[in-house]
Amino acid sequence: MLEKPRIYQNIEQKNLKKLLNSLQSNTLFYKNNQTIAYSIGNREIIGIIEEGKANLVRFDYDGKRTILEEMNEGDIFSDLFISTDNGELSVISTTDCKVTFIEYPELIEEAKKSHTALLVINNLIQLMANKLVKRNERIELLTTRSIRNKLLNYFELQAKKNNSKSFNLEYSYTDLADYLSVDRSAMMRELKNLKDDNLITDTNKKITILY
Amino acid sequence: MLEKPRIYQNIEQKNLKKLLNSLQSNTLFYKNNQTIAYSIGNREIIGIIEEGKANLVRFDYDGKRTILEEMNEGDIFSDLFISTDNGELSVISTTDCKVTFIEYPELIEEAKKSHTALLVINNLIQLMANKLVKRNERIELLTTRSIRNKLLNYFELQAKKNNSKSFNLEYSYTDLADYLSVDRSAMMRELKNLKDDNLITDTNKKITILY
DNA sequence: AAAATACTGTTGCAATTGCAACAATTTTAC
DNA sequence: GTAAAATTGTTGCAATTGCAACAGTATTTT
Repeated sequence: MLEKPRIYQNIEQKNLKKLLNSLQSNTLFYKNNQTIAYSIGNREIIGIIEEGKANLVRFDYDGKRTILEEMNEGDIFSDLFISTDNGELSVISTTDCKVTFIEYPELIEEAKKSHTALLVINNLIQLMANKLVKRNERIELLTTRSIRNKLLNYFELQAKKNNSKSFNLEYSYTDLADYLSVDRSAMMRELKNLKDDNLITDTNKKITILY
Repeated sequence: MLEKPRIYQNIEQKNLKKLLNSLQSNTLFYKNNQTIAYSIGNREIIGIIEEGKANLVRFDYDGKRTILEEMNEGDIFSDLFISTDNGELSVISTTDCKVTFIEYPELIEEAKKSHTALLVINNLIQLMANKLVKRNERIELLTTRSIRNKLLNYFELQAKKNNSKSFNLEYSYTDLADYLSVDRSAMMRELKNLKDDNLITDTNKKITILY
């Protein structure tokens, strides 16, 4: 399916360096499991994950944690496109990380004269489009009624992405329950039902759809 | 709160005309309640709502309808940022509509020489950021457990947007149930409970939070 | 202004779900 | 390599939710 677009895709290293210099970019290093702070004043800052992985996480008022997004190398995050209306959002590293911060208005300004900046902007749009698709998928899952159907939908989606009736679960069951926003034990029960009804098999994290 | 950015924001009419000419844009008219077709081959086409309103709607396999997004004048839609993995997505006009289609790769190409195109791209990014925020809000609502909490969260969010404990519901209750993805009658029951518990009042579609 | 359509408000009942609690296993950390 | 932490798997039970089926109001349509 869709190849994941990266913010520096199709850009030559030497042009990129020049661009990052003229943007006064700022690179910081984080250890695993640290909060990546990036919201300074109300400047429109974009964080770029150069190396490592991080999650976009919400903590709601009763302390419940929800992973809103998993991010890898070449991915971006920004206050520009997350709201903080309902609980607290943070970006938390899940490995050691190298993160570069740039200011979006500077990038746009730069694009007036720099071809490279325009390429980055194009990649930025692709990344945002990608995020929109993912959030759409999540919404589609969350709006299906019943745990049973959520599981079936999720499995079908993964199968389609893998071009096969079999695929390896990339989440733990605990995280999957979180992703589908259902009680874990209730989900396990439905999973068992699906197996009993011969709709799927599940040999340690490898799911196969039988229909 | 956030003023909704429009795709033609901050662009002079005469520059815009020139741009749309050089992009070979295509303008079509639709009556109310028509499907707006725009996915032609796999070209990266962006639809721009010049006049009127439309909804992004999903029909799942059991025929259930879900409104994924409501769009107004100056808003955009594109295969670029919706997936069609799970059921069928369509854009359906909810008033008479005037829609212009442009091809995204042409827009990027044009930005190499045209300042106006770059402004449009900037607006495009703002719009996408806005959509990301909205889908985020929706996800946050959908991941809250229990109808009661969904309602309270939704009301609090609306109150915050209005800077007031009172606000007018912009949805019908039928649509709100759809948006929160819960059974309408169960939602009405919880709404009644909230009123009985003196947490809110509801005088024909004007909600007031009492705490 | 009548008819048709859509929305609101309500209820009993059955099905689904969440919660709590636990043992067993696996993974991570020191 | 052992202790600690996290994940898996299971169950009874209570609470929440969805469904079906109404009647009553609004709102469109012609």
